[in-house]
Amino acid sequence: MLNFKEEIAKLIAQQVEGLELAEIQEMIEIPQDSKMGDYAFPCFKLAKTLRKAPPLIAKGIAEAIAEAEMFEKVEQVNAYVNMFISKEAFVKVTMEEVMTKGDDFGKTNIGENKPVIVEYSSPNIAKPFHIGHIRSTVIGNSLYKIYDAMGYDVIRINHLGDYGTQFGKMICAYRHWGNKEDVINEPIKTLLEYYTKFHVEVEEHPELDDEAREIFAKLEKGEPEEVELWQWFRDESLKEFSRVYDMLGISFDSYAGESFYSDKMPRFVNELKEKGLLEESRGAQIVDLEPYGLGAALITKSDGSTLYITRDIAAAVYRKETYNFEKNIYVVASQQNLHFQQWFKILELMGYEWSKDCVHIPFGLVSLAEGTMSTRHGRVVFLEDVLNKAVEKTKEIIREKNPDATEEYVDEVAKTVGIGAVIFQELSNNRIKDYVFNWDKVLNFDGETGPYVQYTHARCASVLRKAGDDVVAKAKALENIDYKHLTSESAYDLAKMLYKFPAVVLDAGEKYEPSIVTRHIVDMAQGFNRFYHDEHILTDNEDEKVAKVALVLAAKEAIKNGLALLGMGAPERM
RNA sequence: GGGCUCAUAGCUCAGCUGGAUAGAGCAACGGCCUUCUAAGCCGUGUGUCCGGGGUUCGAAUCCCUGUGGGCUCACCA
Repeated sequence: MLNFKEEIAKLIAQQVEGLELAEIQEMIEIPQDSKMGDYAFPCFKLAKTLRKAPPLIAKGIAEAIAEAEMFEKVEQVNAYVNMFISKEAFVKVTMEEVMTKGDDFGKTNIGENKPVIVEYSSPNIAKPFHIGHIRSTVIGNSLYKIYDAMGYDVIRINHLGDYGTQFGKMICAYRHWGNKEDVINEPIKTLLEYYTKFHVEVEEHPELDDEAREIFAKLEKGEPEEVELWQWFRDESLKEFSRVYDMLGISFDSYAGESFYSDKMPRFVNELKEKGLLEESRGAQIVDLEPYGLGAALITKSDGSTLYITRDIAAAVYRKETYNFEKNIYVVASQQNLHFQQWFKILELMGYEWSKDCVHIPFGLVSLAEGTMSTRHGRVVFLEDVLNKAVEKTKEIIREKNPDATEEYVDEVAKTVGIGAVIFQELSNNRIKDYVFNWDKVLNFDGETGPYVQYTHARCASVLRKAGDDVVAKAKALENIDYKHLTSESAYDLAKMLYKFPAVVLDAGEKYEPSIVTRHIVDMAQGFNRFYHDEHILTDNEDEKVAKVALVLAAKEAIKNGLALLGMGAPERM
């Protein structure tokens, strides 16, 4: 696609001495108010080197480039050169790009199929999947889609929390008070009950702790009975998680969690020792990171067992050796900032130069109005409940608006829209922000929401159905389109937003920030709705109709592709 | 106490690699469905961009400092 900014930079470069093309391109900006042009070039900085007043410089540049074909108008306002692109040319470039790329509009190939790992979701087995888990799950999934769209070969890893002393406790509890049927019927709930019961009972019977430790030791040694139980708990939990993942439309390439690395750690404990990084402190083995202001990192406990940083080191090396990643991305809460800093620092000290390719993508905390979420205190909102309620509410709305709809239709659309609403909400703010979960807010479908955007998409689809196959086919082929029909303010504004979409995707990828895409989809939807409202699309004038339908097609495509990057569907009707 | 992080309209937030009058949505009020889906569109109002310094032609944006909230700082993950 023709890069207007670059073209403008080339023109200006001919007028200004001593500035690199890239520098000029950096300086070119898009005015907040489109009345001041599509692009603007501020000349303040040139005053020093050219020893001329900025407005004079701007005037000189404006006059020199005004005749270029791409411009409709170039004017100097104070120290700015304000440039108005020829609308027809701009719309043409944009439309051709969208139509030829189709579903690939927004994609690039800067990744050149290089492998990138995204680790996300990573829930603890046998614990409920609550609203707090949605963040890593949905942000990670979107980053996967975005990196995929950038041409990387993405490997999705769900690093399950499926190991540790907690499983000794779980097996212990099951043996004392467990019931097989209950576990099969409601695995998470039941296992959680065992787990909490264990903690209550251990107050009275401290010997349970020893028993649990012993069981975990057996599990580590691979005793068949313990391994079998652990495997069973893991399988049942995973089945339940899968239900939520299916609802969200999320899948993974690997579920290699903590247990997967349980036998891979001695190598690294030895390696740390050999490299002289390990020292003893208070009976434990640590890496002293005080010189880097990172405190002490505990590698093994005083009883000799390992901790999660050790497993994480093993996992990182394993991934490098297995996938030879270009980038290794961890979507994990900001609470673990220190842990990641320590861990990456240790990798660096071990001499792994690729430690710089490991990135922690933190996100803020979700809490409830009553306080921080706490499973033990019953302060918890289950993700599945949120998704189900959103779907239910959507069904009500659909039935109300569309009384004749079949149940099958209502179910299908409600799923796409209801779950989409939750995902969209989650991805609309900067991921670093903390937030308080609020039912009214997740279930609000007005304004900057998922349903609003999906509704806009359905609206596009509706116009296209009414337009008829003939007109749509012509529009799609861009046959003899007269772009002058797309130069009105609302049409042009919409085209500008579509043009920007691919750059937005790259920006979101570079910043690991899906909300950048979310925001832009809202902009595109608003742009379309204004256009839809301001202009009659299906007019009697055939040429005008085809041109406008082409713009509708393009908007629909861009919105659909954008939603896909968030992991959302785009319904044809709603 | 140290480290990290956040602070912008009544509320939720964009904008933050410095640029021209600081923007959306929600809530409130008013308008628009015999023309393509009103989950929509249009209009009305609000700002000590947390305070104080500094750098700069220019600061919500960069630097320093203070205040307030969140997270975190050795045997959980």
